[in-house]
Amino acid sequence: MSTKSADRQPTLEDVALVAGVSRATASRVINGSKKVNAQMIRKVQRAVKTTGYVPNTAARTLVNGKTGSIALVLSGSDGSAEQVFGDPFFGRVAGGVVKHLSNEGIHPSLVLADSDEARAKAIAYVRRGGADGALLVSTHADDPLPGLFVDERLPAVLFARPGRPTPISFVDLDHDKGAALAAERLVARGCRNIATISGPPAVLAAQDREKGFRQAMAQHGRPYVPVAIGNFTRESGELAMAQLLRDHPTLDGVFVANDLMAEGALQVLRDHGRRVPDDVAVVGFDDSLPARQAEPGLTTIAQPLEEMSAEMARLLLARIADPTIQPTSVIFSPRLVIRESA
Amino acid sequence: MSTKSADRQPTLEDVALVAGVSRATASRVINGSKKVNAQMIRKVQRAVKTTGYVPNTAARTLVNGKTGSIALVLSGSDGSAEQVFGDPFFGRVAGGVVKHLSNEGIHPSLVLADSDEARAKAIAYVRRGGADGALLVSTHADDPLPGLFVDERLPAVLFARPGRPTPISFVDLDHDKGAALAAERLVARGCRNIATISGPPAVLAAQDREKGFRQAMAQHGRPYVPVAIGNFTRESGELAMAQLLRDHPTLDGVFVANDLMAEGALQVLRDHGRRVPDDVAVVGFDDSLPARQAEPGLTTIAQPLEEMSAEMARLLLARIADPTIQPTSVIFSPRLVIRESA
DNA sequence: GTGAAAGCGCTAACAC
DNA sequence: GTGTTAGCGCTTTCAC
Repeated sequence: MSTKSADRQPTLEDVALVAGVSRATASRVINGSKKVNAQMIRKVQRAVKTTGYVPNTAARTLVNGKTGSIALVLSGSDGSAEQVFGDPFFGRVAGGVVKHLSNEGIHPSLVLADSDEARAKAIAYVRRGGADGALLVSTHADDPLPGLFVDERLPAVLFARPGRPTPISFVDLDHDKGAALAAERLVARGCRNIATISGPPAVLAAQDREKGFRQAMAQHGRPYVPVAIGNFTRESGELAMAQLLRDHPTLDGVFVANDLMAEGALQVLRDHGRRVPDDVAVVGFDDSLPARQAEPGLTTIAQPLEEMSAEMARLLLARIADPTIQPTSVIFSPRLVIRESA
Repeated sequence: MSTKSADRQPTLEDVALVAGVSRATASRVINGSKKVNAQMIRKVQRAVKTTGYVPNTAARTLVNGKTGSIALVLSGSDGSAEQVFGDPFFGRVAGGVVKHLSNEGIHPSLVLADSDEARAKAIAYVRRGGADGALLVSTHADDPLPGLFVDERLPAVLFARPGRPTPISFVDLDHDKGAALAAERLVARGCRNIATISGPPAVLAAQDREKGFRQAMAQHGRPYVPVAIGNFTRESGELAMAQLLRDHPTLDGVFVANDLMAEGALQVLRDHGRRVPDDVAVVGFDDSLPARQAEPGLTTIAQPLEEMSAEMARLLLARIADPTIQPTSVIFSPRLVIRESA
């Protein structure tokens, strides 16, 4: 199919030779400089085609100091690396990022930072020119990674606000509002005894959702909201639901802080013979793919994860292009998705 | 925290200066050359520490022609890029690859190749030095990408055997054996009327599973196996199961070519009042995470995806290190995982 | 064992 | 407009 003469990749020198111009002119044409004679442009373009020339990234990077690539850093607390992609939340975020950057011709490199050592290596990776900057997806409030990037003055943008006040850009969801949406739905349904299954306290989003839910409930004259704590896994949702059912048998509505736990809750309710939503109404959070197919369909709070991911990428690209711009944050609004469960 | 003097990254020159040696010696120490005086080693190491030196990847790449990074190319047929990570199969493969390579200090870049244009760009990406080689995860038998990589003499390894005979390394599962395992289970349970829900004909794995299932059934004296065709999504599994139930009401056992479809099948069976496994036994394929939590627990054929991914990475690394080695294939064995559904 | 110097392929002044 | 040239930071002969 392809008929390369030499075995090495053609260089700019080869192109210039074939086109009968200087390397500089060839370079100008290839980089779309305005100030080139139309005829030479054609000559060079033809030469590029015949030689099959592709500019060498390393050489470019070396001279202009930009790699043109970015890192997608997944910073988990434990070593649960494999499951990251199994998690529908990470899956959607990663997918959104990859999709958006593909359009820009950028292929993010995946970096797992699930230990102090891995975090140090992630920093070194960017420093040595592995990427111009990083997209940080970490949920733990005490994750030291954002601080490390700021300390090193490396461009980075977070998904979810940082645990400590840190001069860094981020995108986030208005979790309070999402929780309020859930509260209103449950109250409007006529639920009298409403509880919540919360996420791990170390995760800011979980804190926000629980706090927001309590506030909204208080505004509806319900100052007391029983809570069971899970860790965002399906199993923990089962456990929490079982506990709630034991401690509060008259329960008739529950807000679960993510869909995975909600699935577990749904199953426990079914096992205990409670009909959903007639006996107990359930509202989840995320609008994850599996949740859409749950039985019964899960009423939930949707986050525009793909949009958020795209915006995160945009913020980083802007920061890389102009290192002087100030940190900004973009907060997205959640949306109530009504299905059968509430 | 960090107290960098200049704002630019320290270079080898800086290290050499601080250590009081030449660049060459500093380079030798940093690259672990044997032939260096122990004392200079110490001096250089100290200088590295005080300067906070990190070798520049682009410069290294430029001189030795290796980027030290690899591409993970996901080659879908349609433009369904975002869902890639939502799919538990891709999720596990991607996770396995990332996990394995992280240990080697390599962070794969994710490349979506879901159109002819995207495929051409993927090739160009590797050619320009974006990566030393590619891990190709594509399931469609007619995917042109493997051929393109071979034509360009770019190192690549496939997940799943190529559709056309192609001189390229790959890892794969013994799908025949997996299907036979399923057949035996169903027969051993005493099922009399056994059907199968197959995957898309364009996917080799789907072909293999159906063919293998028929063969195994024939060996058990069951030459006739009704089939309904799905496309590996949950919805298509529902449709296929409904059709099977309509056309073969006496059905009492079904082999479903992947877990996602099996989930859909399970739900349709429940909706139709068929008890699983008493009325209809179901065997899936994949042992995906969601399937493990299905209700009832899904009996399925497990693939060691993480091991397969790791082996795929190993093969590529070996090929990059020595371009002369011949293509090899590594076939993994599936395993029957018994839960409640069969 | 150690240093000097030549490039790897490219871009960007700088002259013309 | 176009060509010449000096590096970008590193590894690696090649002398010493």
